[in-house]
Amino acid sequence: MTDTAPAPSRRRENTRTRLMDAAAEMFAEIGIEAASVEAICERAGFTRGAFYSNFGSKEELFLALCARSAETTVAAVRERVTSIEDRGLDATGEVLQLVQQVLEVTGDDRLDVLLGAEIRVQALRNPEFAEAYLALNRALGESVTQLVTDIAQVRGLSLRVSAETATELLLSAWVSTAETALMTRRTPAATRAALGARLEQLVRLILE
Amino acid sequence: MTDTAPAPSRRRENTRTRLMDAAAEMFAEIGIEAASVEAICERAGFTRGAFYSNFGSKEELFLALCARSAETTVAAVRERVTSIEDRGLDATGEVLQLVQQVLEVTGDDRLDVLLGAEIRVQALRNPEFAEAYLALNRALGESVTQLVTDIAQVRGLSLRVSAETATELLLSAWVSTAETALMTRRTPAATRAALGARLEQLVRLILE
DNA sequence: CGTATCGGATACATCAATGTATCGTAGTCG
DNA sequence: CGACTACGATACATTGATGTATCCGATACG
Repeated sequence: MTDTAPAPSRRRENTRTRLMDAAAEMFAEIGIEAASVEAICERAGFTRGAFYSNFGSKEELFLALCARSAETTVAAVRERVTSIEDRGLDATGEVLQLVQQVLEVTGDDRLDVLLGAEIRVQALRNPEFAEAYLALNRALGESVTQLVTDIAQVRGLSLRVSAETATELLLSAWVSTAETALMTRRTPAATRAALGARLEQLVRLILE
Repeated sequence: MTDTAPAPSRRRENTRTRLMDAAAEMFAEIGIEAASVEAICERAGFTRGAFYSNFGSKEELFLALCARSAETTVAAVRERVTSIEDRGLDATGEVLQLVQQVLEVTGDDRLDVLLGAEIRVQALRNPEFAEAYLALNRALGESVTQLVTDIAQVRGLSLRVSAETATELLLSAWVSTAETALMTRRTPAATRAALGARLEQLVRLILE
């Protein structure tokens, strides 16, 4: 009873992906409203015929994009979690090094920050989008909470707040710092430094 | 050398204000791009003739709006600061009560949160808007920092981070919590409760 | 009380975006 | 190799938003 849809078709799947990639860029750069279907298709190398053959509307594409974004983000975090656990925490020692490691994964991507901001603002207005965003964030939060818990456990650290609270504080500080860095046109390196500093401060507050 | 502009004119000033009020609502509710000039004018009770007589473009109106928003927000914070200082901090005692007091001022306004999110996302894309947003935020930050400093001083508390860092953490947590509350369709009361809880946690981390 | 001017309304021309209906072709299967 | 079909391109009709040029009425001032 799975696969009620006829057939994904390799060709079709490819154009869907290209359209979604193009849309993600445009949404990030100029916002959903300002990104015309025409412009998205042009960037993807198609015409609107392809678009309307694959998606019913821009909104539908956006939802598909949210779902995909959620998968990839969470996957990235999980991967990082396991790779860190594999190395063994006692060896690296410093929590700060951990932060740096995490930063290497997600921190410097300008388009991700922009797209995230766009998704969030849309979610604030549209209940359907809100659901998608909250699902995305829940998954991300759980991954990070898992990471925090593991670290605390392995290193024998005790937190002054719950792992969930710590996660939310960390994520909100992260987003805020990343956005400010973008607005002040910092270089990726400077952005990472700012993120590292801010997260370090928060980590110190949360620990001990 | 002030007042090079001919004359503000009472009537004119009034329609400007009404247009800006209408625009603020629409920007908050559906975003800048989606808010047509026509729709803004209709809500304000004018036609586009009035609009183009007062503003060169939607963008220009938006900048004026940012400036006004900055003034009112900062004014509100400053007012609260002095009113708190007047009461005397030792009397009220608990920092948490302070948080509650502050919440009563700014916390529950749905439109403010939406408009803030919209302004931020625009600022991420447009350098001109970024400047306006950063100015707004700088002013707000300074006010809050002042508040934090005063409180710590009067009550003889020591912070584990700088007052500036504390301010930024508090503001980012505030925004994040308020936005999440909006997405999950919390009541104003529940939103205030969530904000209070989150800020309380942060305050505890920052103090002692 | 008349007149000049400021401020907003009206009317118009233009343009960009949308969605759909139809067509042509590349891939695929017998 | 030939035919069928899925997929994307093309063409078209419609809509809505924009900016400007012009008009009209209220307000201020002599």
